[in-house]
Amino acid sequence: MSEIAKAYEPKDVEARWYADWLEAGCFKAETDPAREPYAIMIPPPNVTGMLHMGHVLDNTLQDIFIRRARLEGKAVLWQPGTDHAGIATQTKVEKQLRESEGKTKYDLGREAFLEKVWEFREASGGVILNQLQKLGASCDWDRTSFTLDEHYSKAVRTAFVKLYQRGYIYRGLRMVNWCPATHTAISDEEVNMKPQTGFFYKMRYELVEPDGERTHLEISTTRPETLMGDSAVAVHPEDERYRHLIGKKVWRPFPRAEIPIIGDEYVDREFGTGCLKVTPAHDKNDFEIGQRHDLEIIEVIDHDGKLNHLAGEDFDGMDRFEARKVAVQKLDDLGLLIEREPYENTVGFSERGDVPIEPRLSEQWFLKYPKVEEAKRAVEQGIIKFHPDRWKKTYLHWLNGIQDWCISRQLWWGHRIPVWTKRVKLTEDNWTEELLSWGWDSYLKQEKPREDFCISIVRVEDGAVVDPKQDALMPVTSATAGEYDIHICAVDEEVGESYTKYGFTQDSDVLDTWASSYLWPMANLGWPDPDADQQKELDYWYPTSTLVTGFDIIFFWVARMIMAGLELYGEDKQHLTDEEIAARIPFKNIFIHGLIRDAQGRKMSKSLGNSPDPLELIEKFGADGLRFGICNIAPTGSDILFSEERTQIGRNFCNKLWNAARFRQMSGPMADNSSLAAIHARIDPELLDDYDHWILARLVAVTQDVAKCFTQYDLAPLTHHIYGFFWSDFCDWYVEASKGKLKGSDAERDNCLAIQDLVLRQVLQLANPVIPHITEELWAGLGYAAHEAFIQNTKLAGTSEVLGALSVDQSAVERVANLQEFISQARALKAKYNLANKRDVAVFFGAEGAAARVISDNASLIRTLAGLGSLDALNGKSADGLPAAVTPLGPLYLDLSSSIDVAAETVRLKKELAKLDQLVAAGEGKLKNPKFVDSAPAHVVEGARKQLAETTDKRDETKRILESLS
RNA sequence: GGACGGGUAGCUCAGUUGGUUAGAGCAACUGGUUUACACCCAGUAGGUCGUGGGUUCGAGUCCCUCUCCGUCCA
Repeated sequence: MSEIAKAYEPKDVEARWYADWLEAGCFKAETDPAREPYAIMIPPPNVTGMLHMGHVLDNTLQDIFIRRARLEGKAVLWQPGTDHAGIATQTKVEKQLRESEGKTKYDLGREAFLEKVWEFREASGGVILNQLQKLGASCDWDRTSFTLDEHYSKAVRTAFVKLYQRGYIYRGLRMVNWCPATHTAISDEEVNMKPQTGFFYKMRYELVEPDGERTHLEISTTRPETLMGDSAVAVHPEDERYRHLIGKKVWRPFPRAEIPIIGDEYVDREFGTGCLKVTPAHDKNDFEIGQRHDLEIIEVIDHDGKLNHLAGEDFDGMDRFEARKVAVQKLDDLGLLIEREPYENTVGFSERGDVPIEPRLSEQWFLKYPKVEEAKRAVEQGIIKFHPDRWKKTYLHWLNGIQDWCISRQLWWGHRIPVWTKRVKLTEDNWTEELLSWGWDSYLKQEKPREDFCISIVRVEDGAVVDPKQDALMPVTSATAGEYDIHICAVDEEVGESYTKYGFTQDSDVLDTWASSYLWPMANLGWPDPDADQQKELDYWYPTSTLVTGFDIIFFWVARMIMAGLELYGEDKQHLTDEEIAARIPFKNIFIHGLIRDAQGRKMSKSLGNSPDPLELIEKFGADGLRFGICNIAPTGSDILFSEERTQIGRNFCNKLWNAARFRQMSGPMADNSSLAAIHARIDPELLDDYDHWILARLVAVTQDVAKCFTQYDLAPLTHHIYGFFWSDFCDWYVEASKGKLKGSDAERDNCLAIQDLVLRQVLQLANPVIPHITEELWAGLGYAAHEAFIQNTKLAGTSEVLGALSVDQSAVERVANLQEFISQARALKAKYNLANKRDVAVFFGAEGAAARVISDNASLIRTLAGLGSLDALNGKSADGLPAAVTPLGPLYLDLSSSIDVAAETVRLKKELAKLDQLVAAGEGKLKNPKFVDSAPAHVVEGARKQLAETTDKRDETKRILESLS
């Protein structure tokens, strides 16, 4: 440290070291067979996103793992990159376009619009990566990857083609979750259920043929705006009230039409009136009922949430929510509305558009999840471990109820589905022309199926796939004639494009972003077609070590990555052994952390304005301060309540560290700190006093505690251990205790400084993963960097190395505990008499024998730490009337020149005595109980005896002092 | 409705397989420039560990009941 500032100024220190690390290539990942590999793939942030507190937490934790691994001598890879974030990015650009030019994407057309998105990405992409650098993230930036990079896109297409070939991907007309705001289908996982207060409407449908007692059926619904799409009314087939009506008809009020009454067991007799209107086009369950009863599907709501002409002239073009009001009004006008009562139900909202989703029938691509059983087994068998373990339940629960994944999105920004399609009407006459022109025959004749290309033909009528072996459609007969969709599925876009001349067109949809990011671990290392170097990398780094992420994307990402790895990494195989699972999984450990909320526990959001800007926090507290702070408040639970106030601890800790180092420099000459051995060589074991032994014991303990955080993947206590040891043990006690010794002989002083250097060195290593910049600065400043320029290149000293040949005297450790109690009591006594800051107070101690020896051996230390002018043995003199305290080292008395407040002191001591009496009684009771003595383990009984003895002493002593006062 | 997590000091949280007299940080209060640090130091106060029961020599910890809060899934 060239200049010694009183307070730590992180700003230039952090910038300087980050630049040095980059320049020296500290973050470069290189395979090294001699070392154990340690790899983390960053959860790629949205390319156009901005750093928020969630990123800070997630990436700080990753950096901690990564830097610790480097210190442990592992070869380390931290892969950075960004995600193209389909809907989010496209929506942003569309909004921009609307606001700046008043245009829609359709005005521009697909190609020009995509150019705009790329421009936007160029402008804002990478910002977040720079922000991560400000945080100190030690990613190998040369490897920065983007999910729309050419190599990555190829991996995405390859995965698609392979899954398609293996029968996991299909196209079909299904009910999907439609987002009317972003005009795309979304997956089940992107729908958030929200409780809504609305109305439950009861209305009447007129029977076409009244049954005598009844002219109408009463029907309940929450969505009257869909009634124009009703194609039946359903009742439970065993419902006595209605079953005679099954097969009859009712009038749909508008557009007025006769629709059948059907019986279906789906209907809940208890719910509402027990009559259900069935709208197959706009409700998932109704759709299924419709399928069972072959009902007409009448789509009255369009892609943008507006009603169309099928709903009738009045409704054509009307928004669905407006239509609800109008429909109700109309029912009322017709005298068909019976009542409406407030009703609370849950409604699915689009995560992106934040509007109620519209169940809608549409043609989409679906993925039947592969290797679900293996994905479960991987976690059940512990081949992949969740930390904390309990998250595996969430994971397994989801896999148990898993539904096919709608992977197509009606967007332009993303990976366009690599399928070229043509619909043909095959007849006995035209099939030669239709099938041979583009080469169906030669495709069938190929000897070995190509992995990157396939063709399939699907009969439109029922979605049946033509089996090329059994039924190649050649020749087409009267039985097989009909409409067919021909899908050409190709990894290589040029190959796919070459079919356009035969009338094929590429599917206009893109893939769900998660259907690309699920390849992240493997695609970044060169899958699917690695060159020799990439193969080496894959062999070395894959499966990666740890995935660090929030619990909110266990379904979205974590589980899907696992299934993708199991299915795609390696040969096509139906079932996998445990060994094969272990080789294919993308990561071995999953570290799950909570989500950051504000101090009141609310989600951070832009609209609430409760989301602090991490860069401002870095400005204020330093990156290290923020890292330490966020790590310090991150419990293992699911929520992390963030407040700036609570983050200060990080800055304060850095400042403490800084000042301790500063004090070390001021305390005496710097000596050889170039290696652990050099420091050990400066320590003369003969000169070690009790305090030295104690701090060494604590140093070993904290080294162990910190190591345990990593082996157990429990980072919550990490900063607490470091903080407690450094601040409370080292600074508050050891350094304070050294202050006396530093004035002693040169040998004493140098020995003490060597111990301090040893402790500081170890603390810098232990804390480096959390606060890399300041530790690096001090590492250099205190002379630890003589052989290696950076901490990360030194080997972290473990519990066996940190002491070298030194051995710790455990009895000294115990003596120090007693001394500290003695000193604290002396301080407390002084404080009670408003003498806390007087340093010339006289104190007597009453102990004799061993305890007295401990006191006299450490007299100068006690005087320093308690701020005493003198500390003498009572030696039989009377201490009657003096304020006193009882300690494990006997009683101590404050020599007050002025008279004390006897009454107040008596009250205090009486209270104390009562407490001690209680404790003694409890202890005696316990030890008198033969069951306790017999069945409790020996050390517990022994401990109880010892404690009782001490408490009894203290009680007796207190009693005596109390008596002496009166 | 199901699953999971939680209820410990004013606040936010620790608390290992049950085992000495339940801890920390912040906030509060008192006093303070002592050879680093006021982003500091010394001290004080504050808890029937959500409720009720059970097991045990011994329960914050294990079992059961109830209750409240949160999250996810239906």
